[in-house]
Amino acid sequence: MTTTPLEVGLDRSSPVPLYFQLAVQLEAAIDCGELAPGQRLDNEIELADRLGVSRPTMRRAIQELVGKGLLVRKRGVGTQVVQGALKRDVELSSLFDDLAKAQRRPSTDVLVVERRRPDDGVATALGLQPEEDAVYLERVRKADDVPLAIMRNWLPLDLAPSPELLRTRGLYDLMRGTGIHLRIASQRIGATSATSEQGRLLALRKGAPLLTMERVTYDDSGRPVELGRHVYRAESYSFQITLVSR
Amino acid sequence: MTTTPLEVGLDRSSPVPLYFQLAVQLEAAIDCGELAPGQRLDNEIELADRLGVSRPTMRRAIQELVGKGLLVRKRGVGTQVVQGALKRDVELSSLFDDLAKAQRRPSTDVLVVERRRPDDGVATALGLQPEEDAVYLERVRKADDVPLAIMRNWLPLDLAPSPELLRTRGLYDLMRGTGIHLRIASQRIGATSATSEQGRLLALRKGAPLLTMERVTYDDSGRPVELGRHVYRAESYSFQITLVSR
DNA sequence: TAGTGGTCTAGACCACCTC
DNA sequence: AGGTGGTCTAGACCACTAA
Repeated sequence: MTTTPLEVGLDRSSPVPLYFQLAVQLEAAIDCGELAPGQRLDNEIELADRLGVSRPTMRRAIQELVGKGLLVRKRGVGTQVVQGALKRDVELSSLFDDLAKAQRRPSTDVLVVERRRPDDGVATALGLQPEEDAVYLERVRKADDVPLAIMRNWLPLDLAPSPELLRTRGLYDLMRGTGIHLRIASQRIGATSATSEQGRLLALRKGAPLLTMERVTYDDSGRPVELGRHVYRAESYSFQITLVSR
Repeated sequence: MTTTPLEVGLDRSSPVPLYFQLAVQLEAAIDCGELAPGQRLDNEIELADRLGVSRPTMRRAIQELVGKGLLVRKRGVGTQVVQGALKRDVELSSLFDDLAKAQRRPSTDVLVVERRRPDDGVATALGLQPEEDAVYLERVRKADDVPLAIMRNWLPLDLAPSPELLRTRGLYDLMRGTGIHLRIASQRIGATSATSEQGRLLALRKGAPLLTMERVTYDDSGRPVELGRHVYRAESYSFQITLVSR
């Protein structure tokens, strides 16, 4: 008698790793309620055997979901589905991608694209030489024509994007298109009050609450490739995060 | 000729896993600059061999630091230390712990501790029955006697903490002390303006910017054990996050 | 005591990058 | 072509939990 029937189909000729195929299908089973909150899974040896993979591969699949906060494991006890519907998290994606995914219609007003001397903080974060210039961008991102955020970015000169493309696509999307692999982002989130200038751009009164984010993004060689200093309308945006302790 | 001398000492009789001992010492080497930003590590087979562990164990140690955003790997190329000093992240800890660690002197005004009927949103998040009561807490957290945050919490009745202890210790600390193992926290971060009541408690004018956090915490069996709705003085607090893509 | 997850090993084959 | 990390296997022993 098994506690989880759980049928999965694996394609061993696919380039997609087995552990990943397993993790995706387990996650789908949780999402659709086939694995209910609080329900216990069979032990990993049983599962590995039934699904036709080795125990380490099965463990790795389970570990993916533990890392996402969807499963919980206790030694000597077993593996359970977490109680409580989980929301999806902030990912290494741009606001543009997020809006498109949420079926909103994103657009961008490009205010500034120019070569400029960065301040010390920016130069240090991007690893530039003391006298080295960078590209400065200033944009207003709208969703369904309602202004949502003011985005100010600094990039190394060799990564300057085309102003025309910036109007219709997100910065991350453009960078990926030029062969840059974004890997790590370090973000700091805070709050502030709108200046009159910010209020004008976001159709808010001066002093309205804003959510702020400063972010440095690194590519897969660990090189800093972008610094962003953005402010968001507080009533229209928030950040979702899940923390899992080891 | 090795690119990284890297001396590490392993204790195979310790209950601390080998991969963890390795990860800690690697991280220390990065922190103290023995492994410089941008520097390439030896390949993992060489490293495993030199340090006297198997390749999977060595991989796992490296993977720990990749997950923390301290190392970056590229297939066919190698493993590098990330450029740019990384800051430490939000963890599964309370504001009280954070302040104590930062050498500030935390204290707490306990305003409310009572049994109360939660609204639907709270009841759902905590997995309570429709007519079930919960414990409601309202506190003001101060650092060096300056008010920093208003904290409102809901807990299941059986987890009610002692009002006396709340004054001198953090909620998470107290919960851990009663044998609860906090595992997962799901947080949403936003911004708002201070109401006159919030302004009074935080020594701010009405309309001042506040950082908001709503958080649900789960224990190691996946049970929701706490819901917090907190507001922070914007000028005194921010959240640090690191994202790593697979 | 029986069952669970946690760790570790030794080896294999593959995909990707650089030269 | 050679070197790198990515994946997968089959097995072993241990620590923790619950009955």
